[in-house]
Amino acid sequence: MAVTYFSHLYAPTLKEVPAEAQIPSHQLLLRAGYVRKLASGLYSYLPLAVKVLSRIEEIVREELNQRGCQEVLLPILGPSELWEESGRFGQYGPELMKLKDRHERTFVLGPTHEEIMCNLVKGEVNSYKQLPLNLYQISDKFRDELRPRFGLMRGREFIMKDGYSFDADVQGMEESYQQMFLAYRALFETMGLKTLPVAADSGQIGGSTSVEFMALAEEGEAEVLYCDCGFAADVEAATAAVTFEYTPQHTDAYVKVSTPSATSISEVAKTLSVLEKHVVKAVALETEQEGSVVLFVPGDHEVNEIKLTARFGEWHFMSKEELIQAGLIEGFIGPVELSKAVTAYKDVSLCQRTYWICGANEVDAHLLDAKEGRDFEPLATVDVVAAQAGDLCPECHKALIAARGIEVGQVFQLGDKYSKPMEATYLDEEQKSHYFQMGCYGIGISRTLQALVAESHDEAGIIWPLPVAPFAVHIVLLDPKDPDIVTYVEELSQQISEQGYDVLIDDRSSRPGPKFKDAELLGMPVIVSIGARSFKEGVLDLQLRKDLIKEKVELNQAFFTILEKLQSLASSK
RNA sequence: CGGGGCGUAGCGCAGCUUGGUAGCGCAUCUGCUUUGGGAGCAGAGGGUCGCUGGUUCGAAUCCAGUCGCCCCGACCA
Repeated sequence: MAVTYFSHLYAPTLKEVPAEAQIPSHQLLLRAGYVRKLASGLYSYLPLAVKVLSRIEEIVREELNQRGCQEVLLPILGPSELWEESGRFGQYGPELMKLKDRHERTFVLGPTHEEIMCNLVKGEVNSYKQLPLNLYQISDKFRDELRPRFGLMRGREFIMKDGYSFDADVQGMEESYQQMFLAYRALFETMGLKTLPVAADSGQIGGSTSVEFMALAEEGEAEVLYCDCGFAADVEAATAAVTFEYTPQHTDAYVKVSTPSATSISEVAKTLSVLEKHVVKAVALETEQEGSVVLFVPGDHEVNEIKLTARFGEWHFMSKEELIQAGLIEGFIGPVELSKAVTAYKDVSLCQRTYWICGANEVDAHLLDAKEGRDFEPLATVDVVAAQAGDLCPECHKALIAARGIEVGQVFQLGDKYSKPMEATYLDEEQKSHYFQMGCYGIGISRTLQALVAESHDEAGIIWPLPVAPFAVHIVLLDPKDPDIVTYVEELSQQISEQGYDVLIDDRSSRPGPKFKDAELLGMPVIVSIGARSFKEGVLDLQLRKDLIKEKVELNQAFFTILEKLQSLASSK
């Protein structure tokens, strides 16, 4: 381990917040001299950031290697034919960074490497005896994002660890997947990053089962719902259960009531003196797969557009003209005597409800307590509702809690989604040919860097967890021209570094104020300050970055005390 | 791509409405003082006001176009 002098470190700190950054983690990385922007979504990593990145990477490598994964390094540039084979050239579309070589051949800057990895393995791995195989790499990825954002959070070029497992059968794939799930949980914990694994939508990468690892942070882009019982899901994927108890007032027959010009749920609820959630809302869509569709959802919920696309393909909300054409009356759509031109569904969250307050399919009228099965045919169910905090957990029926998160990793079961189109096969014992069952596993390394800051900072600056800190100890040397103090500090630093910790000595000639501020901004876990005054008294000041409480320590005890602090930081997570 | 905002010294900003010698704070450089929480005084350097065109005697300022950056939305590690 090494001792570094601040005067030789390229870490330009900023007193003021740069206008380009909005969220705390981004502002701090800029201010503390970790990163600089080149262009939208493109960032340079300065020495401090490189140190953190390599610590993150080492933790990832260690965990994966220990579980039998092998590191490779694939070209970033790949011939476009590979993506055409997999079908993603068109699918990924404008997000793929494309370029031409001098022969006018089209190349792709890899957004992920399923194709290249498949190509690498196919033909070389021919036998079940060579399976399972799990390969990963850490390299730059490129995505021409619609809107790059928040510094490293969503860049157009970013560092990702991407891993791929190849198995003979589904069971093998599930085992590999499980291993990676456990590895991810362990490695984020080792870094000191709190993550929540949540059920996820599998998105562009495709495949069936998928879990995202969310670093919980206020500034996170993703919304997560979780429950004490262990259930957790990305809002995009979350299913809400029954949302409330409803006691009908009219059990013999429904009652038609006048609701003049009450076309919105809030107006209906007000007119009828019921709660919004008691009203059943109708959503009318034109869909690619099933034509005109009416969906019934609880009045206080919206439909989840991602779920709609997954279920119905392309779709849009019906226009006024389309509503009329379909025989629907805007604002008063209900299940009783519903137009035959549409297919009706109820959301899963309405399954437990037999009596509905709903539109009457005539102008200015609603129905109280229309009964499913009596007043209208039982409806098929779909899962289209956008789950909210307070909805009931689908597993234990307690109220779900909302949180925001940063997606730092995701694991997928791909099955043969890539091996099939790319014809990557092996032979089994009976000489029969099968497609590889694949899994894929990503970690946004550069995003993780920022997520760590998002999770761990205060007004003064970053607070690095020890395992990823660029330096374990930051020594604020207040009188760098005093030879006795310098000698002492050098010896102390040497001793600490021999114990396996990196030390940063602020030997710059500036006044104390800026040095203290910078130490707080940069965020090393242990801060030591020493100057002529304290040296004369035979003490130095020792503080932990996380609480900044200063403690005087005898010079001859300093080494042991610092070591103790470091060890306690290492063991307490 | 739709909606909103912004481009003036390395950084943060004012000036623009109502056209007339380009400014402030921080940073930088020099000197003296100061030296345990973003120092004081004195002095200095640094700008084709994003770019192109137009209007005008005259444009940072008005008009048009264009490029870049940021925020909200659609997509994702």
